[in-house]
Amino acid sequence: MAQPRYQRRKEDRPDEIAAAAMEAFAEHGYAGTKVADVAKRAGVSKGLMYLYFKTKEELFKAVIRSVVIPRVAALEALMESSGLSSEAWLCGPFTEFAKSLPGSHIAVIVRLMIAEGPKHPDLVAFYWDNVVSRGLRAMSNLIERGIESGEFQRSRLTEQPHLIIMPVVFSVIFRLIFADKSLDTDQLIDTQTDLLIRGLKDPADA
Amino acid sequence: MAQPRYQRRKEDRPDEIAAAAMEAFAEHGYAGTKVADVAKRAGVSKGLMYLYFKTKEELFKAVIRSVVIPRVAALEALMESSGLSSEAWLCGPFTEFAKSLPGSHIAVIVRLMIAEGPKHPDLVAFYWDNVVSRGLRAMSNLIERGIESGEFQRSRLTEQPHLIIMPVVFSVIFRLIFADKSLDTDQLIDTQTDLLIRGLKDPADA
Amino acid sequence: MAQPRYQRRKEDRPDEIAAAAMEAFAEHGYAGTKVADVAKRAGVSKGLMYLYFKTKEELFKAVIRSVVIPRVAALEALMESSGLSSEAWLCGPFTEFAKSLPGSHIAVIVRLMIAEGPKHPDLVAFYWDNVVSRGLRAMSNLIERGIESGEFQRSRLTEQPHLIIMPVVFSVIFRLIFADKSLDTDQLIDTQTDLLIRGLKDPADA
Amino acid sequence: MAQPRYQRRKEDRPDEIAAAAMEAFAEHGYAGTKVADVAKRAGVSKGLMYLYFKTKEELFKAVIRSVVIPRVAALEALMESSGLSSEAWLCGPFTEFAKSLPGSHIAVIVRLMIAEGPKHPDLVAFYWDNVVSRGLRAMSNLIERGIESGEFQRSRLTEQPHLIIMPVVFSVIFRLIFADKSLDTDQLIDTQTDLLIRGLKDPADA
DNA sequence: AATGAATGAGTATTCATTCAT
DNA sequence: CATGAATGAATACTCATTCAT
Repeated sequence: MAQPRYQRRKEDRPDEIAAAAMEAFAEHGYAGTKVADVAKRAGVSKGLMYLYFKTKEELFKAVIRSVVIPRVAALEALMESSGLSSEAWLCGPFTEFAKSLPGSHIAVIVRLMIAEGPKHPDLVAFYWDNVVSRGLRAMSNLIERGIESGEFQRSRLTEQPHLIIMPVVFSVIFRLIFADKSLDTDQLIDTQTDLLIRGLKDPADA
Repeated sequence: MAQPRYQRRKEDRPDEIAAAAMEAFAEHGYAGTKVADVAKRAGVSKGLMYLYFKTKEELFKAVIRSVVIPRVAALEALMESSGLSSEAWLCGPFTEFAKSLPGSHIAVIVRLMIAEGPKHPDLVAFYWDNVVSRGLRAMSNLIERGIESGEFQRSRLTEQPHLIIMPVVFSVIFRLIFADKSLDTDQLIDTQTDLLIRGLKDPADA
Repeated sequence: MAQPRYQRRKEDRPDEIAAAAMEAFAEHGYAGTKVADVAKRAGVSKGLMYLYFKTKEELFKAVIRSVVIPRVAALEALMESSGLSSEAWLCGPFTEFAKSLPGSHIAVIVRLMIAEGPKHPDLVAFYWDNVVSRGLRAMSNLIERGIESGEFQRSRLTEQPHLIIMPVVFSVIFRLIFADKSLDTDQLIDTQTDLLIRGLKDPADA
Repeated sequence: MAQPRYQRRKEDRPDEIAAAAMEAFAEHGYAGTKVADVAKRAGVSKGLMYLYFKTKEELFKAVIRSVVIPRVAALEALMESSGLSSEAWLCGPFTEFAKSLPGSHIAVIVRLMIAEGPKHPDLVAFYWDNVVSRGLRAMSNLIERGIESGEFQRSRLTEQPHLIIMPVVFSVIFRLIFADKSLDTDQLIDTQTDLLIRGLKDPADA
């Protein structure tokens, strides 16, 4: 008789739920998100949700991880695409990657991290270990390579990989809060990269 | 000896309550803060709170304003302290001011702005009008003065006052999330300022 | 210097407060009335109110009494205005009095009695003793006089003074609930009185 | 033996809750009734109540409607039982119906209507449309039929169907307030009906 | 006497979580 | 496995009453 409509397989459920939860958390924050709403978005009963995620908090953490991990992988993959000089890599692949972030889901993650971080230290630790620390190390390595190849000069700048990431973070935040106040984030990233490269090449403190 | 459990101090109450609320919101965010907890911190009954602040939301807004306004006034006052060249002002008074922010209450405000902004658009508007927009304009004016006096050259940089503020915002956020992971925010601000001044003086793109 | 504005004397205070309370109770019922509101209407501080009326409930009772007592006195006085036959009295002074009630404060009292009676049995007792019971007795006496004078015949009707009061109560209630749905209460009272008088004169059941 | 403290009975709950609410509202009025109390009476958790009734007010309205509607249906059904002359119908089925009201739940409804009407205009409108207006129309129709059949004469009385309903309303109110002071409501209804019929048959104004 | 700031018990409502079906 | 009815702890807000001034 009634053909069962496309029967989703169990294996997909957790991801579907996590995706729905991502949306919900993005819109309403952690406290503002209702478990029932997530379930409805995912087209699943509350009871079933609790089969996969034992608490709302666990769901939250799972969501964060599921968004973050692929991004990290992407960056990692990007690092391999070498053959380029440090400068070329910074101006090319890296800049492109950086520019893609402010509009992506990662922005939401940043918001959640800021808003809920204090209450979820393990999440912060996870984020640090898998994203920030790794990203900063990547930048450091890049600079180091540049020094070794003679492109860059060792200097104060050399110790501060944060300067490369800064405009991305700033753009993400700015857009998050002032969605309507236009800011040309791409240009910001370009300009900062230029300034940095100039400084790296020629420290210039007499 | 026993403190009278009943004291009339109409004048002081609102500020005391706001201060207690600031702490509480800082620790737990908006939704996570219990009105009862604020009252207890302020050493006051819940009822009294509602005498001065009609709702939790109003209390929240009042708190934000009370922290933000003095800071803005401080910056404004600083701008007057002229006689200095643009460069000198950037390296001196401004840098000092900037360095004071990551450790101040303003950091908490930023967190709240990010976390709760979407639900309090009027607060975001207030913040934009009174803080961000004004701050950006101040930076623009400063640069313009530098150009007029011949210190700086007009260039792409000249249009992006955000670059000056960026390290402050970054530092605030960074500390907010990764309080334990040390970041020398002072140095970051110094370096960025140096990079910028160099760029402003000599645009350097052939 | 500043002449003290018309200084109200202490003696008037309780009445002024009661009057203000009457208004408030009429508008919002017992539970819906805020003590603070009554105080404001009376132009008096809450503290002072509590000097005269120890609780909200006591205030309520005082109000009821203060409205009811004068009405009762009025009816009583009316009864004296004799010289008239029973029929003449019913059609004249009584009808007039009855017609005045649906628009008077007594209507509000009825509402309060119905709404709050169950929670204030002593008030109900007071109302019964001073208003209803007395009113019914007055009607009974009137009929009895009519019988003695030969105007009326003893019958079933003779035992039911309620029939005389009925249209008044009905009108009060009707107006209370359906203020907008017009009902000619005067005519209702007239017609009922006519029917009754006819019945009293000529019982007419074979 | 121990009743499971957790039982799924989706079908029955709303009615059970409404019944419990009816009792509670009857005893304490709207404001005086605690949602928690209703839940306890219904043997249900507060949360479940809110699953079926979104607010206390909605519960209130639902209760009113649930009591009123069946009564109206009963009256309507009664009107069909024709074959009887108008007089016979008034003295028979109608009188019987009327006598049943003062002891029924409808009495409580009247109380609530009077007490809470001002704050729930839509409820008053509902009550007017479904009960009062319809009831009055039924009485008018009945009289009209009597005129057409020659039983009754057109007169002032003919325009005032309220006179038929009056003793019912009066009885309800009287019992509501003075539960203990005996009033033979049946007799009151009988007498008034007799008076009316006499008047309808023979207007008698010379 | 007079004020109104201060108290705190009381109440409607929400929502993460459980569990009978 | 799946469901969603059922639970109850948690929380913002109100208001009669008190009492320092």
